[in-house]
Amino acid sequence: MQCIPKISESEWEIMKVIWGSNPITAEQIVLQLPADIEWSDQTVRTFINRLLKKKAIGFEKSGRSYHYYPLVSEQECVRAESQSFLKRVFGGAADLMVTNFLEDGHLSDKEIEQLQKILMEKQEKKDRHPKT
Amino acid sequence: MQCIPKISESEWEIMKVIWGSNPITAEQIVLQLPADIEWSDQTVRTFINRLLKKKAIGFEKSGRSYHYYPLVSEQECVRAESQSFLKRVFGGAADLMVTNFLEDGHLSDKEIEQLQKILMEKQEKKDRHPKT
DNA sequence: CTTGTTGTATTACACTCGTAAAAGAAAGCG
DNA sequence: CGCTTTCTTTTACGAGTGTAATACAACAAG
Repeated sequence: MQCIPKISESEWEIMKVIWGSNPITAEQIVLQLPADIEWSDQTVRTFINRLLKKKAIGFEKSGRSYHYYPLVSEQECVRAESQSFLKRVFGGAADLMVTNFLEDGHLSDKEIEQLQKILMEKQEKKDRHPKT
Repeated sequence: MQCIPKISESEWEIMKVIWGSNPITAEQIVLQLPADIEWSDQTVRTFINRLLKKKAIGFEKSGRSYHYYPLVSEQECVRAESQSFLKRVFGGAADLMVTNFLEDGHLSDKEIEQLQKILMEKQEKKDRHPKT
């Protein structure tokens, strides 16, 4: 749980696959990348190596090939990225950010309902622990 | 409204100042940067030049110095960054993202109420235009 | 054991970023 | 008109990225 390494856009794609199922071989990573990504094998291996160097993933030898697994959790990384994004784009104001997403029409009606439910819960929790 | 140039972390700081008040001189930009940023003048000028090259800002000469102004709106840039972030970190699922922010405790009670209000409005709008 | 195959590791190369120093231009000071 | 100050433009340089090609190692097939 040391400090989270900075993961680049392309590296995220690799990490998502590894988080999705691990330990996993390089070959499988290549196979499981989304179809719209068209990287050569070598490119993928390069990213894997960079992730190793950054200690974002680890591996165990198993015969001729390696099995990779994450050293940082998706949670942690998502959080770190979110923080960075929030700071850069919205000066750190989470509500601004959420508002923007709501208003910018990114969300379907269903999603909105879902969110409303979550908000309700939060509100209830608050009502049960009024803090002031 | 051509395609939005990719604006780096540091460049965002500059853009935020320029969006905040423009046209503006390089000197003023330096002055108006948040206090916790400590870049040399030259560094700031470099960023300004890169933004010029990317056509993110323009300028008009005024005597000895230039007055800079944005060529892309904050709206556009925020949207582009948000899309990119969303895609990278949440695979494009906006609701996941918002949920994450809600649950990760980034928001104060007040902010939550605010959001709830916005959601209500959206809901109402939906009820008035049921689409299926 | 020589050869191919299949994995990993090393090297490459152009571009962006963070961070400036250096050089050139214009304008006021004497 | 030279010199200093103040802007802008050019150049620098190491680290990180996207995108691979190439080299090296280990094992399977003859």
